[in-house]
Amino acid sequence: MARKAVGLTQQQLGMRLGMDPNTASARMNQYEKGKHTPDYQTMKRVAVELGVPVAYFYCEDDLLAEIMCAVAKRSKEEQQELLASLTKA
Amino acid sequence: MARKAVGLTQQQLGMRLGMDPNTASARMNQYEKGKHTPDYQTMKRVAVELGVPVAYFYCEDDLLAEIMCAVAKRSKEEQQELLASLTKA
DNA sequence: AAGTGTACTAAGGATAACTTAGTTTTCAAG
DNA sequence: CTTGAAAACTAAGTTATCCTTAGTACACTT
Repeated sequence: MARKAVGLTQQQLGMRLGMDPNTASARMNQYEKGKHTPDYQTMKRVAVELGVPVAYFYCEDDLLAEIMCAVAKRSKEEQQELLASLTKA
Repeated sequence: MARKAVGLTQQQLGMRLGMDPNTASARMNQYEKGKHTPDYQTMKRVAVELGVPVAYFYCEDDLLAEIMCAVAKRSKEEQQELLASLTKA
């Protein structure tokens, strides 16, 4: 979903991460289909490329993932306020 | 730091994750020292054992990590409301 | 100084990822 | 509908990484 939102093919995304064009397609597909797991450095580059916090990919449920994306877009000040309101009540 | 806060040795934590007692010490040490990286299933069990969402370990900055912990403790209904308020304005 | 518990490490066997070489699916144009 | 090309996807072998073994090093108490 995050990849398509940016309008990239699996191969294109892989190439932007620095993968060999010959292997980018297979590798990215294996990741998306859950056949294999990328290492953390690769995951971080994916996050940067797609404009989401890397933790997005490790969220258990979609709701928490969406919230995190929304929170990450806010300023540090707004995040501080949010944290305060969450820990208070 | 998180492990010691709970008062567990490397071996004890590993055993609580379901590791063989004979290998728990070496494996956990390799993870903590950064020699090797645990797979995602193991990481999830660590999260459960330490009482944080697994994405917590993948947060780039501490503020986002804290917010996520606080959000994860709220009900699904409250999370829905939060997401709505974040995506609205 | 010795004993005990904890932390840590090298090396080889076990396991999972990466590369290769494709096939299958999707979808727009004719 | 059929074709063609782009995109998605996959099996199998090679390569890279982790897990296990076996043990050493460190910290702390007696």
